[in-house]
Amino acid sequence: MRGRPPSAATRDVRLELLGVARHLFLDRSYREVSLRELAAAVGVSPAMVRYYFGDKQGLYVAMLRDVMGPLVGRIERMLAAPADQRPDLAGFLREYMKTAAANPWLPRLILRDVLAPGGGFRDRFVEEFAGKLAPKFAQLAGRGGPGAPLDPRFTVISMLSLGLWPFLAMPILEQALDFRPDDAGIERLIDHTVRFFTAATAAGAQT
Amino acid sequence: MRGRPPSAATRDVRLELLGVARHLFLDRSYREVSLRELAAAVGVSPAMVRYYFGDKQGLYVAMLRDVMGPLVGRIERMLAAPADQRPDLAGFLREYMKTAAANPWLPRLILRDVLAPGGGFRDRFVEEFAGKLAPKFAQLAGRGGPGAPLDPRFTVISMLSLGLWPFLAMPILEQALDFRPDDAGIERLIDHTVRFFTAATAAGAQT
DNA sequence: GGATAAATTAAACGAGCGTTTAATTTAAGG
DNA sequence: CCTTAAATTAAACGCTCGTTTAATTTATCC
Repeated sequence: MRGRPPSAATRDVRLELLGVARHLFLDRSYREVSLRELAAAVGVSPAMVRYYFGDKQGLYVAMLRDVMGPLVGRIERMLAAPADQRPDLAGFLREYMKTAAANPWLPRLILRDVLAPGGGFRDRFVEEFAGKLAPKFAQLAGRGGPGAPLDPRFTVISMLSLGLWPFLAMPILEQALDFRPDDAGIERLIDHTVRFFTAATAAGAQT
Repeated sequence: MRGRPPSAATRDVRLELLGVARHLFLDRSYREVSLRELAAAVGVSPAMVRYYFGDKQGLYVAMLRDVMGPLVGRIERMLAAPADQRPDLAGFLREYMKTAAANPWLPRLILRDVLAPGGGFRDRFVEEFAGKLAPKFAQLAGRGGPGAPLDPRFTVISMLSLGLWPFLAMPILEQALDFRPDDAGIERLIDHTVRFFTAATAAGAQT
């Protein structure tokens, strides 16, 4: 039972682990699916996770990387554009929401497992993904320094960069609604989201 | 160190446990705060939880009871009203949102700890609170049986009864926005929520 | 074909958890 | 007073988890 497998069995264990983990984590959660259970579902030993990913968190981050990496890259490029060519709030929302629509599993995982309180898990996520965007968003949302923000609602965007976007996308992507919008649907949602948050911010100004 | 305390020390350990638990659970989570830690924070032994609440879940449900109990009661009364006097979607939303605004900690706890996937915890919550409402809401949202529903969006309400309402209330109650709406603010939010969900449902109709 | 590297596993480690048991101290009641 | 009930704890139980170690088998390369 032990030892390198014969080359007859051509299977990519690393890939199988990623795939099964995604499904398990999706309908339970990162914390509630044990390494042992995942390994058993794939049919390998728990030690394979250490071999391929270092540890459990490493597996998780590797799972997000395929989608999150390119998304962060696109947002970075949008942020780097000169001010007069930089998209407005709706432009950034569009990027997030299209990613969410194309990969509905992603925001749900992030919301549940990464941004849940008390993780310490958050650190690794911020380090690799959100952390690259947060300073630039904060600068855009800042107190009107040089190259001042055009849209005060960029504070919303600043929250997006810290991981709020699953909070926006989640409710409409929930199983109960079985939501798979097309491009027109996304546009309508962006519009309503902007209005929703504008109303919330206005209504919440209490002091 | 062991034994019944002298009557000089008049403290309500049961109440202290509930209070400290609420704060700990709020900025971490039910699963991540251990009974041992909670007990240490109050300054008693972990066994006190068993003594007063049976088990950890018992403590949690007891914590929700003060607010959830009356809320469920009010909704039940609204549902029991004759059809022509029964509130519409906005009327039910108002009840939920006012409760959420008055007790912002509640929806966050429910969302994180009770409705999180894979709980088994859900059962105890549904049994005591949501379960009383779900059948009646489902009937109202149903396929137009006798006493047919006036508003097709009652399907949204039906989801509320199953615990979706924290999903509505959470984003606007999140720390980041520091939201404490007054009555007028609540009315505006209800309006926008209805429109938001109408848009989502319309956009999501794909088949 | 012998040495080295890759892929895999069984088994144990150590810590933390919720819970249970039994002992213990004080208060209350007759 | 003496008995019984209430409130509390120390200590142990049994379980699960993520991780680590060391052994093992096969492939690859000179």
